[in-house]
Order: sequence, then structure tokens, then C-alpha cells
Amino acid sequence: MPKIVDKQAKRKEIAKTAMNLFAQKGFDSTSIREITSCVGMGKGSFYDYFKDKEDLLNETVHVLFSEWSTVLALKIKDVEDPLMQLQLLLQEGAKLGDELEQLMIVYIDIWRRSVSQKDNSEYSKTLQNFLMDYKKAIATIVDAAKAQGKIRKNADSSAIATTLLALVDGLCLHRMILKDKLDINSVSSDIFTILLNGMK
Amino acid sequence: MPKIVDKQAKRKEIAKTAMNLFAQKGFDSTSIREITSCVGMGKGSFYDYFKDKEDLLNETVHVLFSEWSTVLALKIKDVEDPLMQLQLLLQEGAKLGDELEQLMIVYIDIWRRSVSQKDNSEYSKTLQNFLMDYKKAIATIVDAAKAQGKIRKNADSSAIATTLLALVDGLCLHRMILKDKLDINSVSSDIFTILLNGMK
DNA sequence: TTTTATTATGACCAGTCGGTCGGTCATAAT
DNA sequence: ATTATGACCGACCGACTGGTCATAATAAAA
Repeated sequence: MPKIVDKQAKRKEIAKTAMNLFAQKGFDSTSIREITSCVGMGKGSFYDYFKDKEDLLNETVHVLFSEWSTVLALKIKDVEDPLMQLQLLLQEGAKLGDELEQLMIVYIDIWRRSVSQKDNSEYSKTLQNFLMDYKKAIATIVDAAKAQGKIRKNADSSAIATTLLALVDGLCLHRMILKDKLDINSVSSDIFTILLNGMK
Repeated sequence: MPKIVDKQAKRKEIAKTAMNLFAQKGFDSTSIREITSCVGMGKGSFYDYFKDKEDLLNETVHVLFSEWSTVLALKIKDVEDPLMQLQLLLQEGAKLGDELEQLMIVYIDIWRRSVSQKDNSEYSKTLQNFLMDYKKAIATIVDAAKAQGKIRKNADSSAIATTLLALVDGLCLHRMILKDKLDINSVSSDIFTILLNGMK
């Protein structure tokens, strides 16, 4: 029998390498040649693992969100207090743009593609699902805080989750442009106090 | 003597047309040929108005922010109460993504380019300045609210402005992906109440 | 060793890219 | 009527694109 390679593993490997290039030049301007040469394989072989360039984008999106979730989950895993979890989510999430700047750039790139493309491409749906799952996870934490009486009972968990998520992403993005001119620590602690006062 | 055209006006016209195409395919994937054919001019003439493709991007960014500011300023121009202005800024700003979806898509595209490109290109600086000016304008409104005793005196205007701005952009972006699944009205009114309670 | 199914390859393809350039055209001043 | 000049153009360039395919390399089974 011929040698067998783990196709799924190689897909991941190629996607990870590609992500670095996407972060530098964007998806559209990164060529298959560049990617394969960076991985150390022939250009033709690319098509043994991916149907076409968009198929690579689908894989990239999966890798992206999986890494993102892993890192974020690690940040709050040992925290018990749901309120503290929310605060961490805000502070650490907004700082994730520094730590995972490349991921963030690719995120934006995919975002733009997903919105301007009218067809319901696979990566588009993945992006939607990621956002909704993320939101649900936050809403669950908010509910836990409500159950412990740390947030007023009549607060809209879903709305709070939506807001927090949008805020984190917004801060992330703005911070990427403004760099040191946007001090996450001072902003987020102040805001969290305000939010908290309002939510009680 | 030959007829003289208003070069700056034509630059604007071309940039506006280009923006529609950028919103559909992204800057990288939109060709000069496409743009000029859409405007109804020869490809060669393009270079009578722009040094190169990036020069067009600079013009596009200016047009983009100018349109954005104009529309947003219109939304709050007749409102006296600074608190109401802030609320409008949040509600209307977040909905601007619907009204000006094309602008928003191009905004994201430029954003990605600006961050991944390490050099300090002109459009990059324009984007930075726009964000900082925007933030300053909001901070001014917050100060006005403080002066009227509608926000507690010790609140950090700058932090609040930063947050509001990030929140608006974040909601805008999320709404573009989630469409109707994200109801801006219910979210923003609820959140504004929370913010307000905390800020008093 | 031979066979055989899978993996790996890079030359090749048709087409597109941003950008240049020589030259035509329309107009307004003379 | 002549002339000067900016506006306008599309053929052309070298470089590059995503994708194909005939062929070569590989390694387990016979």
C-alpha cells in the first residue's frame, strides 16, 4: 500500500501557515504559490488537500476560532465568581488583540469578505455560529450572576451579552489602530464599574 | 487652450464609484480596469488623476469619513440634551451599518489593510485621526452632560467616549453579520439605561 | 522483485493584474 | 485658421494568478 498521510492534520498545518500570510497581506493578495512554498510543498499538492482557495479559507476560519476560544477559555477557567468572569472577559478579551494580533487581522479580513459576499458561503456561516455561541456563553455567565443576586433580576441577559461582546470586539479593533493611545486597563475597569452600578 | 477639468472633483467622483466596487469585492480584488470602465473612462486616464492604486485608496478614505460624519452629524444636529445626543449616537450609530452598509464594508477593508501594513501609509493616518477626532467629539458631549449634572462629576469622559465609540462600532459590525438576529433598538435602549444608571 | 494505489510535483495554461506610453482629440487662446 | 495644451485613450508590458495534468516518487502488499 502507498504511504498514508493524515489529510485533516495536514489541512490544519497548511491553514496555520496560511493564516500568518493572510495576516500580512490579506486573503486576496496571498497566492497559493506563496503558501505552498512557505509550507515546503509543491503547488500542485495543495489541491490534494483543498478543493480550491475558498476551501482553505473554510479551514482557516475553523483554526482561527478554535485557537481564539482556547486562549480565551484559559483566561477564565479558574475563576469562580461570574461577575469576575465577565470582567475578565472584557479586559482580557480586549487585550487579546495584542496577544493574537494576527488572528484578529485575519478575523477582520474574513469579516469583510463574509459581509460583502452575498452568497451563504461556509465560512460565513461558521462566523455567524461562532458569534452566536460566544454570545450564548456570555449570557449563561450573566444568568449565573443573576442567580447569585449580583445583577438585578430583571436585567436582559441576552442584551448584556450582546453588548459585552460588541464592546470587546470594538475595543479590540480600536486598540489595533490606536495602539498605546488606547489604554485598555483604565478604560475597562472604569467602564465595568459603571456597567456594574447600572446592573445592580 | 484645452478644456480644463476640476481634477479634485473628478478624483472624488472616481473614488465614489470605486467605493461601491470595493464594497462588493474588496480593494485588493477590484481592478483599475473595472473602476474606469464603471466610471466610463479609459484605463489610461486613471493615471491622470491618481499616482497609483493606493492614491485612490487615500481619496476613498477621505470620501468615506466625510460622508460618514455628515450623516451622523445630521442625526443629532437638532438635539439639545447632551444625554439624548449620546443615546442617539449609540442607537443611530449602530444602525448606520444598515443605512451605510457599503461604507461600513469599505471601512473594515481599510481597517484590515491599515493594521496589517506596517508602514505608516497616508490612509492609515487618516483612519487614526478620524477615530481620535470622533472620540474627542463624544468626550465633549459627555463633558456637557457633566456640566449639567446629568452624569456624575467624577466620571472619566475620555473613558466613556472610548467605550461608546467601541460599542457603536462593535454593534455595527456584529449587526452586519447577524442581521436581524441582533435587534439594535432593544439592545441599545436597555444598555443605555444601564450605562446611565451607573453614570449618575 | 514486481505490482499497485496513493502522494507529490512543477511545467504549463488562459487569463488578469497594475502601470506605462505614444499618440489622438477637443478646445480655447491667438 | 493656426497653434498649444491638457484630457483621454487602449495596446502593450512583465509579472503574477488560480487551477490542471502528465509524470515521478513512494512505500506497503503481492
